This record gives sequence, structure tokens and C-alpha cells, in this order.
Amino acid sequence: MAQEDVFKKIISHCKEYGFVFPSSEIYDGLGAVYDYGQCGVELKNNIKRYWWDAMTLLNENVVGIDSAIFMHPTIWKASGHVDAFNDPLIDNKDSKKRYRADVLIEEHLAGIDDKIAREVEKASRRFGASFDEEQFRTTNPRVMEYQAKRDEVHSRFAKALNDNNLEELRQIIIDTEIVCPVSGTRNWTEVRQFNLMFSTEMGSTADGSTRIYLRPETAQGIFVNFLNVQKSGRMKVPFGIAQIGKAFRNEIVARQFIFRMREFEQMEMQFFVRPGEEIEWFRKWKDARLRWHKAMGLGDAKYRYHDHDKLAHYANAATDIEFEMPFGFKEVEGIHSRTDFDLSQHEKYSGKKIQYFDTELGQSYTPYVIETSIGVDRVFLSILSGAYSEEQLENGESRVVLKLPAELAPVKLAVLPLVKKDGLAEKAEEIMNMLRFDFRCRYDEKDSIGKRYRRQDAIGTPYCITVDHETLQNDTVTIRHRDSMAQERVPVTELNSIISEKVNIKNLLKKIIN
RNA sequence: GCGAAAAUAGCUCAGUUGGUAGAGCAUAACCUUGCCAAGGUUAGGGUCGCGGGUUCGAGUCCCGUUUUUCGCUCCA
Repeated sequence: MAQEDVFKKIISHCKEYGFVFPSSEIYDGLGAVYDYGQCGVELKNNIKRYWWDAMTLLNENVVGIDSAIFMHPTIWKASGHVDAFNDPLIDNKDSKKRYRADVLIEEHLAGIDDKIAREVEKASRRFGASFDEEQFRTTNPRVMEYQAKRDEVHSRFAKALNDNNLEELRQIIIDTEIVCPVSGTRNWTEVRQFNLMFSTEMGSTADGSTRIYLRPETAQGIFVNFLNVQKSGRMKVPFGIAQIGKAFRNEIVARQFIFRMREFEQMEMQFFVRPGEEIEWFRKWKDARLRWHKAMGLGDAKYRYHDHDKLAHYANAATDIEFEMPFGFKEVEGIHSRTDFDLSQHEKYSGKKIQYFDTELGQSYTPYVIETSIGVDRVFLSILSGAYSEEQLENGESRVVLKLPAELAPVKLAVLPLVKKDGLAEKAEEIMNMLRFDFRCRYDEKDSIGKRYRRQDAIGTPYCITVDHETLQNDTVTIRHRDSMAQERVPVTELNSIISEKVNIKNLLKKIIN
């Protein structure tokens, strides 16, 4: 089966069995927004619980917070999002390629620099040891011409950026005769601004309302609470703050189902360390995070690291954990060493001293930060991609089964009377009432037993408890295992302990440590 | 955002040169049966994505629009 077909089947399966629905579907949908259904929300909640416990239970120096989505607008200036998420973009009408207008101009400037450098090099070879580069640059007519042109473009460019003048950016591109690298033409569209942050107004609109943003990441809620948590929790560096929450990005292209949505959920942990120790901690978290993923048992070969060669301005080390989705290896989690960039920026913009006094070292400093940032929806998709399988059975039939980790499955067990009559249904109900306080259970008496097993396979229920005539005689039932379809007979009184041992999230947590 | 393709029942899809909306599976009820998608009877469910246009008449032809999938850029 082709990989794209698998992806389509997973999307259909999600809708058919109540995992994920397109948002506002009866109104034709809303682009790149999805709702989680009755099974999806359980799986998603279990993923979040697994991450939260792995962070806050396994690490006594990691605590959680839940910060508001609305934050002071200056936070996004300090973080760099107001600038970085406002790219001026321009399209070439012939090649249909889109470029960042400022990057095109910067490349043009770099091109002039290259020309000057070549002139200097030629002259240097010609004149040998007696060559005076400084004098050559200030006297050679050709170099001076290049330099003058460069200075002119550069000053216009700097001013246009400063004024956020999009028309001027386009005019510079036209005046400097920049061509599209693909089509070689100068058939450009207008320069347009794409603000990737959603905004709204807070306060009465009549007078002086404030423009605020829906957060494009949850990390800043942690940074601005650094002092609060450190002081109220008497936290000592190194320590971490974890958070799960929604974030919003007005993506130009949002595609591939729940992989890239405009509203999504992140699980982020910022770990604060002594300056100089960040690379050591970066390696530790990189390792710990991959173990978290692999503990789910979807297959170790489906994971890989992707180390970044090109680092963001604030980072000194970065890697992604990628999962092999049906459409290729894709980033699920990012682990970044962010230096002291964030805390320093907030110190600068807020005017508050954001430092930590290290009693062991006897000095105060701005802690460095290791960030682990993971998309809940992407983990959800990776689990479904890894778990979805179509099997050929011995009798020639096929079945669709979600081989979800039992610890994360939306429904832990189904109680099925073999037949409705003979008091089996009543007995099954009795067993349901015994188990329902500890596990999410389903009861089903409709259709043949085989069909009911298939229905549970389709939503990944790991265990089916079947009540048959023998149950009435000796109070035993069979447990049918989802993956092997094998059955074992056990006393009803032992059900609770048998199942709870298998579906408890602590099983996954123990795998991370061992 | 640009280009390409698609949209008919919950799902998978038919629907002829334009002439009253179809199948299988699924869902619900009842009967029969009982360990891996059994059989029978019956029922519900679609203004054919949405809005215009052409036509006596549009699921079908034309235009617009929305959504999805695939390429181009970024990211959790």
C-alpha cells in the first residue's frame, strides 16, 4: 500500500471512529482547524498526562504552570515574534515562486560585495606585495562606483525596513533590477506583509483598547513567570518549568491534516541551568526526550534526530526529533539550547532584574535555557501513524486495528456478553459496574461477537472481556488481547488487578528510566 | 498566497450525448444464531460542497466561491 494511501486511510479512520473531525464541518469547514472527537480527546488527554508525569514526576526539579493565552503585547516584541513573524513577501508571477523581499535585497547587496571583492583580488594579484587595499578601494573608479551604488541601496533598504514601507521595498527590487532566480524575469507582485500572529482587541473598543495577540508559542508564559516560580517554589538552578497549552499561528499554508494547524497544542519545558553547563544539559534532555518517544513502542526505527546546522540567532545548539509519518520523516519535537536570550530580553524590555543568585557559586547570573518543545497534535498523529494497521487473518478476512499503547488507548476494555439471553447480559453489566470506576469501559451486546471484537480493534481497545456460559458457573471470563487476538480465562475477581497493571501510564514512565 | 486535481448517504464509490437520486458496507428495530466483520425482514439517512449563469429542464455545461489533497516557504 502506497504511503499516501495510508495517510488518507488514517484521516478517514479518524473521522469514522470519532478521533478527529474537520472544524465547523456543517458550514463547509474552517481551514486547517480540527476538532477532537470522543475517542480523540481521550487519546490526547492520555498523551498529555504521559508527558506531564514524565516531566513532573520523574524530575523532582521540574514543576508545572498554566499561563494565560493572553499576554502583555510587549512580550512579543521582547521575544522577537513581532519582527520575526512579519516577513515582507513578494511573488514572481512567472515562476510562481515566493520570496522574502528583504532577503532578495540582502542577496543583491551581497552580490555587489562579491563584485568588489573580485576587483580587489584581481588588483592584488596584479600589484603583488606593494598592493594597498585601502587606497585601491577609495581610488579605483569601478570599485567606487560599486560602492556608491551599494551604499545608496543599503540606506534606502534600511530606511524602508525601519519605516515598514512595503512599496519602497518593491521599488528597490525594481530599481536594482533584481530578477527571479528561477524564471529570470522581473515580473513581481506587490510586497505583502504576513503577520503570523492572530490579534484581537482587549478593553472597550470605544476608547483606548489595546491590541493583544493570541500566543504563537507557550514558552514566553514560562519565561515571564521565571521569577515567580523560582521564588515561590524556592527552586534552585538547575530546574525546569513545564506547561501544556494552546498556541496559534496564522500559517500561510497549513496542511497535512493535524500536522500543521492554525490552532495547536504544545507541551513545553524550559530548563534553567548555569551558564557554561548548557551543552551538557542539552545532551541529557535530547537523550531523555527520545527515550520518552521510544517508550511508546511504535518502533525505534521510526525516530531519528535532525541536528540543526543553521541555528536561530538565540540558540547555540538545536535538534529535532523526527518521526516517520506516512508523508516522510517530520519534526515532532524540538530541543533547543536558547542561551540567556529570552530572560535577557525580558529583563531589557520589562526593566526588571531577572537573575538568579547561586549560593554555591556566590554570584548571580542570568540562567541559560534548554527548551524541549513538542506538539501534542503531532504526537497524536505519530501514534496513529504507527498504530494503524490492516491485517490479513487466517480465515482470509482482514481487519483494521489500531495498535495503540494500552496505556494511552482511549478505551481500556470492553465488556461483551457472548449472547444477550441466559442472564449473560446481566452478569456483564455487573462486571461493568465493578470496573467502571477504574477504567474507561465500553459495553456492547449488539451483533455477533466477532463483529464486536472488530469494532474495538478499530478504536484500539486493548482488552475485551467476554462473558459466556462458563462465567455463570465458575465466575471466570476470558480476556481477549487486541494484537494477538489470543484469549485467556481468568477469575472475575482478578480482572481489576490484571488490567490495571497493563494500562497504567507508569509502565511507560518506568521504560523511560530503564 | 500561486499552480494542479478533487468534492454525490456516516464510509467507499457508480450515475450514459443534460431528462424524477443509486449500490455495497455502516446505522436503528425485530427474528434466528452464538468466540473473531453470520442470515432474514423492515426502517431512517442526500435540496449531489455553496452561490450565480446557460437551458423548457443541470449531479452532468459555464463562471465565482469554500474545503481538501499534491508541489513552492516556514515551523510544534
